[in-house]
Amino acid sequence: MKPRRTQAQTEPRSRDADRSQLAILASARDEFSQRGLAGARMDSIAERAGLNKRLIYYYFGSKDDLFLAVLEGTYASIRQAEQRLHLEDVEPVEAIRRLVSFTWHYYLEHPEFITLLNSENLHRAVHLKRSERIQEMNSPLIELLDDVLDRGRRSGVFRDGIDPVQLYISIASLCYFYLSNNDTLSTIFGRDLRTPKAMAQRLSHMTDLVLGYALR
Amino acid sequence: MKPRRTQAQTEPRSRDADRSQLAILASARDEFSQRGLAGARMDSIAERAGLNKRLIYYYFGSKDDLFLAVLEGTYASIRQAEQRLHLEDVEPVEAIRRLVSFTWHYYLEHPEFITLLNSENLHRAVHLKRSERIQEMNSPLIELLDDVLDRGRRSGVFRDGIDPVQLYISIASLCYFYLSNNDTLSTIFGRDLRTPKAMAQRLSHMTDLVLGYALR
Amino acid sequence: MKPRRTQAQTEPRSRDADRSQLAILASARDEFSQRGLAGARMDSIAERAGLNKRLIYYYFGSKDDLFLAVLEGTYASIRQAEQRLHLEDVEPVEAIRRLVSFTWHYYLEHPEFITLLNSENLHRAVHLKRSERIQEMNSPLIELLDDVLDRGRRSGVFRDGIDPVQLYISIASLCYFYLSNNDTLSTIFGRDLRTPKAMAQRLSHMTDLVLGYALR
Amino acid sequence: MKPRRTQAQTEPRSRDADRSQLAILASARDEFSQRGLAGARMDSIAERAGLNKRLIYYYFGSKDDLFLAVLEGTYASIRQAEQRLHLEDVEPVEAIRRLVSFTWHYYLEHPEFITLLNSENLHRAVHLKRSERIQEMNSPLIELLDDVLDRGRRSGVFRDGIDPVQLYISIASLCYFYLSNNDTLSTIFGRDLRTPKAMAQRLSHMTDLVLGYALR
DNA sequence: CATGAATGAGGTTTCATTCAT
DNA sequence: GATGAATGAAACCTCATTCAT
Repeated sequence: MKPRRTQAQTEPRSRDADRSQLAILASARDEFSQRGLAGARMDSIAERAGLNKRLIYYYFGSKDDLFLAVLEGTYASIRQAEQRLHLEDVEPVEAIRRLVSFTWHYYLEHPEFITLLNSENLHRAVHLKRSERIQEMNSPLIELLDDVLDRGRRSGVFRDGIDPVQLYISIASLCYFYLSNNDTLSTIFGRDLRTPKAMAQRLSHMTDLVLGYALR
Repeated sequence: MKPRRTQAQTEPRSRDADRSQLAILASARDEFSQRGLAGARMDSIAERAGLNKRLIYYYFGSKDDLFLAVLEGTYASIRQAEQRLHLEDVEPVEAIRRLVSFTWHYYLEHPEFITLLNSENLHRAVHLKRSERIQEMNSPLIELLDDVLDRGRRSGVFRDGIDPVQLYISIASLCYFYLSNNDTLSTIFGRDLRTPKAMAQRLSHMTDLVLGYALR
Repeated sequence: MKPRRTQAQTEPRSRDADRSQLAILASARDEFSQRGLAGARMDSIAERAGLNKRLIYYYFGSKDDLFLAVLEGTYASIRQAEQRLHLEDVEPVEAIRRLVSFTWHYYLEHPEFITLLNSENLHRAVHLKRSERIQEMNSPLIELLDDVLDRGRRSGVFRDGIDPVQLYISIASLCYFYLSNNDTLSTIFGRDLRTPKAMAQRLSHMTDLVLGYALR
Repeated sequence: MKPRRTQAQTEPRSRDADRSQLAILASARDEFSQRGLAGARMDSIAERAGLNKRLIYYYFGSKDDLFLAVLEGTYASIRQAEQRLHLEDVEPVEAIRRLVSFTWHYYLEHPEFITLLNSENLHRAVHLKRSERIQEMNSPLIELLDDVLDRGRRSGVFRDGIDPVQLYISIASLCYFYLSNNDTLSTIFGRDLRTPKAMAQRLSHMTDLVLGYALR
């Protein structure tokens, strides 16, 4: 009944089938991120993918299952990108600096990350909670950050007792909220927060904040 | 043509009309915040309010107009609550501490604030941009914070050149994101971020971060 | 229950009441003629009249009753205008000429006449059939035309056996259809039938047709 | 995106799709003609067609688009029937006689033609103006009539300078108005204009009128 | 692997009308 | 005489989903 298979599997499979599934996932990601879960239309997703609507059900079962598939892909992407930073090979202060900068630019270049997570949180993470892969995908990040903090503490540059989860959340907070709420903030304060200058100021401000806290 | 009137007007009006409009606004706020704009149902709003669905259109015109009315009410509430802090009468460092604490607790007690703003941002603030009252409602906050920073700088406790908008956004970021994304964060990190202990740690962490940055 | 009174009655009555009823009739005539019976909105009628919607029901009872009142007024107007032609004092050929010209210009200046009658015919004249005044309003016209034809026949200019009803219907046909169907005709033939030249040609053509038939 | 296709296309298509579209068009024609555009109900159309309401939107997009499709079909039908008269092979006077008679009987047997056009004119032909096929469907008729008038003029039976469009409109006027306004006319004149005798008189009267004008 | 046809339930909005003063 | 508040029914249209091939 469920024709969808994870990439890990190695059994032979049609090229077309692969291409169709990826096309659906890509267009679903765009549609969900632009209109939210309730606002997304299965018709639009099919049209964006250039495929028949029935095929979505064939591969993904339902709108909610498709949404979960999109979420998993989204988390996989950012965690893979973080791995590519190789923070374990970088001096601690520089590692933090890079993590802030990376997070900022990743959110900037992947606005769908923000809106998809907002949608999932509106639904109290019901989809993610059904996922079997999600925790194992995210734990390496915290281990990595813990290692950075540990190295910094031992070399005397970082203060004691920094919780890597709290710190990661704070870094994410500062980047995420500025971008996710940019439209309302710009409107209520009557000030365009998307100008190149404002954006540069923001990155500098965030780095100051985080390092001002971490450094002993 | 439009029966709805702002509260500023003083002409006599039926008490029932007032009560009906307030009941609609309250139930709309709940419905929109729990299901998002697209997911909200006009039927549910009417039912929650114990009023005829037609009356919503009589008073508010359309779903989008109603959503804007809810948003305006939401901003009015938080800004009024902030005014009641009287930060202008408090010593600068304590003022910042109170603002962080207030923001944290306000978001905690008003989860609708977060989800409503997320919905509006998903729609690129199209509703708020049509509002004529929204800027004037929010500018006093920045003026107030600017005054606090100024006093702190002159008394030598705060560093120079802190942008009140950036600082306010950072404070909001740290509180907002932790709560708005709590469900996904708890899920991906496999750690309950809603326990009393986690919550207390968070407030302390945020205060450290903000003061670590602001203090000279 | 029915506060509405015909103009024939002489009992004292409020000036405001009169004015309100006339305002409602005028705006109802406009609304019905522009949108048809089903398309007309009681709200729009009230708004056009600058009066409360409830008042329409107070004076006219229902949408259908209001529509009948509009129809009666419409017929009364054209028949009164026809009376003012005093065709009985005019030489027969000239009388026909004047009747054609009058009919043409009356329809032209009263487009609501056409659309209201179309609406009533779509409904198989159910409203008019309930009217008690409609026949007596229209019989004088036929008597008048019969007199004209009789005079013409006796003076030798008109042929024998012309039925005044048939002739009146034909005159009306030629004027009415050209104007009532002007938009579709102009569109399907790709030719603007509303230009001054086209209109003048039409009047001339119609007069030729009618006199070509009536003259012996 | 739009599943509807014109009949000209030859690609294989499900027979059911054709049958469904035709069933919808037929029931829409009936509903629109009996109740007008505003008065017609999409539910009734679906029910009359024995099909799901959603399918109407699938094939035709909206009520207005469906109305245009009905209008186009209506014009196609009458123009095709006119072609079948083969007036080009008939002697001019007889051709006019036949055209009058045909028009009269066509309107008589297709009352929907009249009410549909009335509806479209109430809406200032907004639908037809969007049609790309409507002019080319109607131009052959005028060319044909022009040919008949030309032959008659050259053989000396018809007068000079008759505009085929004016003449066609007059023929249509005489037939159309008598039938379209039959109910109100019968009511205001207190005389049943639908009796067989009245109908026969009318046809005779109209033929006299038209030939009385056209013959030199 | 892929698709056009079809649907039941439910969405926002509109409507003529009545209530209560 | 006049009106703002309120409503039940029903309008057009949309949606995720399934059927049949």
